[in-house]
Amino acid sequence: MSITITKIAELTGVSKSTAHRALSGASDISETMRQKILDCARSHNYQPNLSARVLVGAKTWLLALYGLDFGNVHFAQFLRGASRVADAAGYHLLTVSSSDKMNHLRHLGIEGVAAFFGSSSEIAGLYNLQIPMVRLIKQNPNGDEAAVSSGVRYGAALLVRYLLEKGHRRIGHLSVSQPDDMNVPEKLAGYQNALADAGVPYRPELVVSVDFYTERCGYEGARKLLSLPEPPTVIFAQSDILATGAYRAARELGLRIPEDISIAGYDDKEYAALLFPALTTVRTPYQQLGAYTMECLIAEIENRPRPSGTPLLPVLAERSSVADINLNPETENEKPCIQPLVR
Amino acid sequence: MSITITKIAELTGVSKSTAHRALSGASDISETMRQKILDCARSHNYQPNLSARVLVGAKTWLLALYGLDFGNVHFAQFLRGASRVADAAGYHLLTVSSSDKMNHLRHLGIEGVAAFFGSSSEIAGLYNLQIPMVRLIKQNPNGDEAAVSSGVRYGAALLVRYLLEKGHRRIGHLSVSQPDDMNVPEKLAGYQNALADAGVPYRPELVVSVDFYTERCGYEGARKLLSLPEPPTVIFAQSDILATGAYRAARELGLRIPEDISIAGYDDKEYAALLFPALTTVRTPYQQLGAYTMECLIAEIENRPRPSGTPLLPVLAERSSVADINLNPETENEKPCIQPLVR
DNA sequence: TATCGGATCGGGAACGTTCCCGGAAACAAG
DNA sequence: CTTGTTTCCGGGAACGTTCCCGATCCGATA
Repeated sequence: MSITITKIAELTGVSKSTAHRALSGASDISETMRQKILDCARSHNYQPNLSARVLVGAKTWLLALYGLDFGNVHFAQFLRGASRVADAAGYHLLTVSSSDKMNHLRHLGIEGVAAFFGSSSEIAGLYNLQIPMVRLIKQNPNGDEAAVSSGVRYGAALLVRYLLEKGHRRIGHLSVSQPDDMNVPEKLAGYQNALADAGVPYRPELVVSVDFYTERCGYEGARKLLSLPEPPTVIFAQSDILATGAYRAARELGLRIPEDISIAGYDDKEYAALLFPALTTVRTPYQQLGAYTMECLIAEIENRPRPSGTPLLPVLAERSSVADINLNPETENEKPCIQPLVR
Repeated sequence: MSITITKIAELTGVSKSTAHRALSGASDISETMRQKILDCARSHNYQPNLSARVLVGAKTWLLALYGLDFGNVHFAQFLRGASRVADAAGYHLLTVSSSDKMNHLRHLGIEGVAAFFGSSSEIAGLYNLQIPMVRLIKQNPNGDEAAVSSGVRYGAALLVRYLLEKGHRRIGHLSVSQPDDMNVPEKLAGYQNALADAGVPYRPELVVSVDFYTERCGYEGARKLLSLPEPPTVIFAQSDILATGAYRAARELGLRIPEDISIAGYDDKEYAALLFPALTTVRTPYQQLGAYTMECLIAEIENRPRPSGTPLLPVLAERSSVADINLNPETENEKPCIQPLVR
């Protein structure tokens, strides 16, 4: 089938040991011989058999990225950044989508695994592989040195600080009751921290928790918030898809966005800028996070210390779905009118 | 490190040949011996080393899905369907994102490759691997038995037929000038075929070609179409993202959707139902296509004929962005009013 | 001239698996 | 008792690579 080192040795009239010396860049070989073997290997497009190298425990330069939700744009960005770093360091990155598959693949010589958003049980399965692993999201709050944080708490606080600067004081929060997802309490914590820092009291009735990340749930949650005796002036949804539901709820109640009710999301999905009005949200630099995660993984494999410095933090994607109610006298006047509108 | 068949043989006091007979389900072994070896293997969680199996040319049950645009929802759906079939047939499916990576990985014992939307040069690289391959999209019009069609021509014709049924006769088409993308001429062909079947003459001025699949290009193309002396009553965009640009163009011109101008897309992206009004578009059953593609690939690997029957065809996602101008007298009356509105 | 050290190369084992072939029983038929 | 057949199991090679050890040659030194 394919050309082997034995074939190269035969063609050049040497032993496979010598051929291996030439191809591996060893020093104990004459320069003329090395050139002859290298030329022969190049002309036959020789590539060492990876499986044979795995068998003798040689370096395979194989890494795996584990993540289940392909189709997620964030995953794709993460992959792009990780792939770039892996390529630059000479590694090959393959992506696998289930942990039992990883289990069957551990004999293929994969040197390390990067995980993107795995649930705790799957992460445990990966740990059993006894392979270096770095994963993105902080799963358990108690210290996990193998994790790289995506900074959701910071991102949520960033957005809420922005809302406070825009004059909002009654900030509704659309949360999700997914026990597995560590992002939920992290975002809530960011929300609470930002309020506390500004001296704004936390009101539990302004936090509504829905079941799923769907447009419908966002709609229902927003209806609840808007029917409060004292409705919020802005709704901060934990994800853009929830925010789209809030858009529909506002439209149904005859509320203009952002004049009557401001809405903000999280994720900066591709459709966030397409909505009308364009949604203000938070973008996580997943590509840079992927690059950083891969740098950590490769450093661990090669027994080097982790790169210094922290990965990039989320940034605000400021658009037109949040109103400034600070120095706008007419909005100030309209504010009491919101209540009767919502009933 | 891991448990090997030699260890199992030592533990049960037999040779590795006998152990292999028990584990491979051979017939020339006593039942008591087989049970003893099987129990030992199970208790030690034995799994044969894949690399060693590759080396001796044994079956690896390894398949690869090649596709570059992760993050594409359609790719994820395709993967889901393919993965399900592969699992059911006992295969392991890994996904790789570049053809030179595949080149390095060919020694890992991958038995077949399924390709999703590769460009022609990359597909050629995969062909050089001399591995069974089935790919989704029809790249070159002249027969390609290794391809499974995604039915874009049928899907486009389906949508245009629907528009004709709704009474539309001046159907604008928003195309894209991407020479690599075979979808573009296929959709145009579907558009033209449907017109011809209905006896509606094809008017080149109603087909506008833009440069990229972006909202901005969709906007610009729609502006061109709407500023024609005789503007279309409906715009069929080659993708949903172009349709969102058409939405903006219509809004800017003060045209109501669908009362003044109907708009339809292609792809049924996640945001299609979130737009206002919800976008009528065409959904391709990528999950079923992935399953069918994988069935073809496995059949080819196992030297069986391809599964009979054709894969599922695209379906219409009927929403509210297309008006019925047939039996609506007031719309009939309004029809001449469109022209002065657009100027 | 005998010895030594460095440079250069070949031989062979090892990794874990599969496969082929031969051997040793056990048993039936002549 | 011999011969042939079946059942069951072990020995050893092969896959392609890497690594260790030893062999050869050559020039230099004592």
